[in-house]
Amino acid sequence: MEAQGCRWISSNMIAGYLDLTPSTIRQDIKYLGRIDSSSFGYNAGSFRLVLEKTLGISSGANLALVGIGSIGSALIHYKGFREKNFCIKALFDKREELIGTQIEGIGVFPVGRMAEVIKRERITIGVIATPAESAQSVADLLVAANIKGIWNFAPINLRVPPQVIIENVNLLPSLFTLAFKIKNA
Amino acid sequence: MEAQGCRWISSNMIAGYLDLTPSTIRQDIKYLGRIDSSSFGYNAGSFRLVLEKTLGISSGANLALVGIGSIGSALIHYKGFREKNFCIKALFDKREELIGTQIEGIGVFPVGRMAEVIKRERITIGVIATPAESAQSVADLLVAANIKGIWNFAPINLRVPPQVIIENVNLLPSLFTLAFKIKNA
DNA sequence: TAGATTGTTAATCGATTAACAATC
DNA sequence: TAGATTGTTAATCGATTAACAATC
Repeated sequence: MEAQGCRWISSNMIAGYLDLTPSTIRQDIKYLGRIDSSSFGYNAGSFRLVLEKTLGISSGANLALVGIGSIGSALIHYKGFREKNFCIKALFDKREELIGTQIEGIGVFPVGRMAEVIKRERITIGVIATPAESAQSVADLLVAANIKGIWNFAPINLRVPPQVIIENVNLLPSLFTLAFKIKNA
Repeated sequence: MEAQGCRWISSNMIAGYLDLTPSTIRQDIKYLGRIDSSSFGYNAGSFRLVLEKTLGISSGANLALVGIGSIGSALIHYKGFREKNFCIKALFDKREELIGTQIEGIGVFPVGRMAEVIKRERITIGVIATPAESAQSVADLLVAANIKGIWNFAPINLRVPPQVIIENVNLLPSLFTLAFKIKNA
C-alpha cells in the first residue's frame, strides 16, 4: 500500500484487504507497539518500520543456495530478496562444470567446501533446491556447517536437530486452494 | 504419511505433526464425513480419498502457463502437478523464437492465440509467470479467454472481474517466517 | 470546528479442550 | 478380552466484535 502511494493507512482499509473487521485489525496492531497515527489512520512509513522491526526482517540475512536446477535458478534470478536485505552469498552444486563459475555474480562451490564458505560469508540460512533424494544429505551438511535455518524446497520431511529451524515451501496447497475456490464458486 | 507407509493414522499422530491437540483434529475431521476408522485410527487411503473429494482436487485441472522465464521454467519442470492431475496444456510467451517449439512436450504459442488454445484444450486455470509489468495485460487476456482462475506469481495486485478467482504466490512471507523464528529461537 | 479514526473496555461469539461412553 | 482410539457432549478459553471516549 505504501508503494502504491498511500501515506496513511486506516484499520478500515486493511480490514477491506484482509476481509476482517477494523476492530480486529486495531486489536492486533496493539501488539506492535506505538505507531504514528492520526485521524487519517496510521502513517504508512511508521507502520512498515514497526512491522519490519517486530518481525525481525529489517536486517535480512545471508543465504547459501544448494542445487542449481530450475527451482534454484528461479530463486537466483528473483530480485525480491535483495530488496529486503536477504542476499544469496554462495551457490553449491555437485556438477563439476559449474564449480568456479558465477551466476548473477554469485560464485558456485563444491558441496565439500560448504562449512568453510558458510563461515566466511556469515551465512545463516541454507536453501535446499535439490531433488528430494539429495535433500537429507544436504541438510546434514548444512547442519554440520552450523546453519541456523533451512528454507526447504524439496518435497521431503527433513530430520535436523531441534535448534535448526526448518521452513518448507510447497506450491501445491496454493494450487489446491485455487482449484477448491473455482469448484465452489 | 500414507506415502511413508502408514496404513492407519490417528488423531494423535496428526496432532503431533501440526502441534495441535487430538481433540481439535477429531472435531475438524467431523466436517469431512465418515472415514473408515478403527482402534488404530483412520484408514490412510480412506482418509486421503475423503480429503481429496472434499477439497475437490481429485479431478485436477488443465493449466496454461504464460511467461517462460526462470519461474515459468521451474513450474514447467516440476513433476508434482501431474501426479495430482493438474496438467500444463499450453505455454505462452511473446518471444518469437520460442513460438512453435515444445518444452517438456508442451507447445509454445503466441499470446494472440490464447483464447483459441484455452478453449480447445479445455483450460480453466491460467498461470502468470511474467514480469510484473506485463501481468495485468496477461490477466486481461486470460479473462477474455474465459479462464476461471489465475495462479499469479507476479508481485502485483491483479484487477479482474469478481467471478475470476485469483491465487497469489509470494515466497517472501515464508522466508520472513524463517528469519523471524531464527531471531526468536 | 467538524469529521474521522484511534485506542481500549466490555460483551459476544466461536474455537479449543477435556472427558468419557461407544467401538474396533 | 484388553487396550487404544473414535465420536460427541459439555466446559473452557480466547478471539472477534461492538461501542464509545479520546484524539488528531
